[in-house]
Amino acid sequence: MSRFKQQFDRRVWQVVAAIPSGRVMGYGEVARAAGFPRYSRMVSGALSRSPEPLPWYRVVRSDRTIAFDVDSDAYREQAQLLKQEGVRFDGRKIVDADADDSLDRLLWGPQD
DNA sequence: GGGGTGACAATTC
DNA sequence: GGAATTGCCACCC
Repeated sequence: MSRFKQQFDRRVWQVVAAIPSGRVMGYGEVARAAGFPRYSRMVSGALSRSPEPLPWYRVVRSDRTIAFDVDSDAYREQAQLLKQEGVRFDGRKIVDADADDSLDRLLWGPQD
């Protein structure tokens, strides 16, 4: 295992483990918070390699959608875990806890 | 070393 | 909002 991966993984796990319940972070945000800007694409690998359970499902795309195919089991699993924590969805898009979504709902309408 | 591959991101149209 | 494009960088043939 390369030294880089060891250090990178540890920092990423640390960041992801610190995401509070009911909140989400983007892959890029996690990478930045871990001290590795521009390593968004490496984050998924770090999550997969975690030796113990992490709230991996609290990591989503920068556009606040789930990274898996909408038809996949993984997608449904992640969505369910998030809803379980009180995360609200506007269609496939996650509504941030502190965000005011009234405008979007007026413009696009409920997507459920 | 070369080329393809991502649980991505930012920009553009 | 969506689709296409480009940048990104460790990893694995």
